[in-house]
Amino acid sequence: MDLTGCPLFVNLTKNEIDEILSRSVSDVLVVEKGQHVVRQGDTIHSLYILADGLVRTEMVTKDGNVVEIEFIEPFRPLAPAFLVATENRYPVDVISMQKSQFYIIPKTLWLKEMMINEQLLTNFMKVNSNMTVFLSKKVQMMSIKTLKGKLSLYILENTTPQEDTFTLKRTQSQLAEYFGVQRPSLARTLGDMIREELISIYKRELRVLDRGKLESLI
Amino acid sequence: MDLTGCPLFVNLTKNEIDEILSRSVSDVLVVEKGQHVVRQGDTIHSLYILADGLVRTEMVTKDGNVVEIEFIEPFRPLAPAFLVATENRYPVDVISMQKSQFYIIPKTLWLKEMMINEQLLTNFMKVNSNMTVFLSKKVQMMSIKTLKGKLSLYILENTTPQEDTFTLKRTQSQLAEYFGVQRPSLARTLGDMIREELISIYKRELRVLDRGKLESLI
DNA sequence: CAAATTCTGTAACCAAAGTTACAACTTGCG
DNA sequence: CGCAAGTTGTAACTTTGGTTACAGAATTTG
Repeated sequence: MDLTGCPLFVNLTKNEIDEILSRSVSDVLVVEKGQHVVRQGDTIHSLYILADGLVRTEMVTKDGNVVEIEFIEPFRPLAPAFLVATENRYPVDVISMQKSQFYIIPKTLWLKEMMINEQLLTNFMKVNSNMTVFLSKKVQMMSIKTLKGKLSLYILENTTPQEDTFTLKRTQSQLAEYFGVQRPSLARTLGDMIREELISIYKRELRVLDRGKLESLI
Repeated sequence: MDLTGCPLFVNLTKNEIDEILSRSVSDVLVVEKGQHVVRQGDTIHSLYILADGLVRTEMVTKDGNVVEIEFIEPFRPLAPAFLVATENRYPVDVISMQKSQFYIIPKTLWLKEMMINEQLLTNFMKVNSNMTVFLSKKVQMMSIKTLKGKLSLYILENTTPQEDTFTLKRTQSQLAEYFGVQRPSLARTLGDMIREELISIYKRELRVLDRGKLESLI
């Protein structure tokens, strides 16, 4: 398995990576489609690296509302921050979308590896920092009050003034979950935006018609 | 100035800290009450450590909505994660609540210090990881749909079954900003909760009357 | 202590999103 | 091809929170 694409192993040679893995991987975990990998509230004692498959992270509130956080593809680590943090309970549910495979590295072994490899350490820090940036953006998205505003932000981030169209990669139900709203609410708002000639949609292909007005909604 | 209380310098002696500071602090920044320390979108080239005063971080969306993120007291660093991240634009506004003083450490100098001091490095990682945990919790709070639910979470986190009362440390206006709602909405919901005998409030002293029902609202 | 300022409670009305339900349209598959 | 399952558009009605305004309580300050 070639993990040179994993952000934790940037700037390491394949040899170095293999050595680290052979020393530290204690287990390979296989999770079937639809099963939980980790549950919200679980305590983290190991680093999980997704080697194959696809997983989704989501947050469930007690009244059954679901907020989808993000998709994770190979070869990404699962929330490495919680390995080091003072309170190391996992904040989200991780659900396997396809049969997925994880390399499990015990916390203590991983810390040892980092202490003898400076590059590994800086990579780890960078991954964590990028997670902070990601979460900050998530907070920013969530702090926009109206659904129209959230949608505008999402659309603007997926297009440029030069490239004014993009393909919706998720169904409306999935998108609605991502924004934390009901599916009909999303459909209604999209309909409104089409009627107001801010965007047009043809078969999953979304085109921006009035970029300026979208920006003013955020 | 004694920075032994700063989370970045945990487990270091006062001597070590002073040496690090004398080598790396390039500037001392003084910000008057009400002034901006950093603006949302600024690029970060230095580590800021709050040495004296009090600052508030908030996120402003273009339509003028404000979401308050947190208060920062001495001796805490300002968003160290963004020093290392790939995209190092600052995610929030930082506003001085009192005359405040910062130690400024240039990124390159700080990285050098971390490379020669393992403890400093693990401290830095821990601070960053804790920020991730904090933000995850923030996302969790924000993903609760109703204000009553958010308030319940907030109240439960500030009390225990043993200690069922706590003092509100902020005014209603500040609390409303923290939750990202209007002040009258907060007052209305608090009123509702008092009428439903979930809580009681007497002079900033909030008492939990029905912990079970509060939990069921989250 | 008294005036000024800030904070709190409340009400009436408005706007956005949730809820439920149903029909039409796609897509995949035997 | 034709059915089953999943996806989308829409409508009617409810709930929650936003908006604005005002009065009384609490705090601060000269």
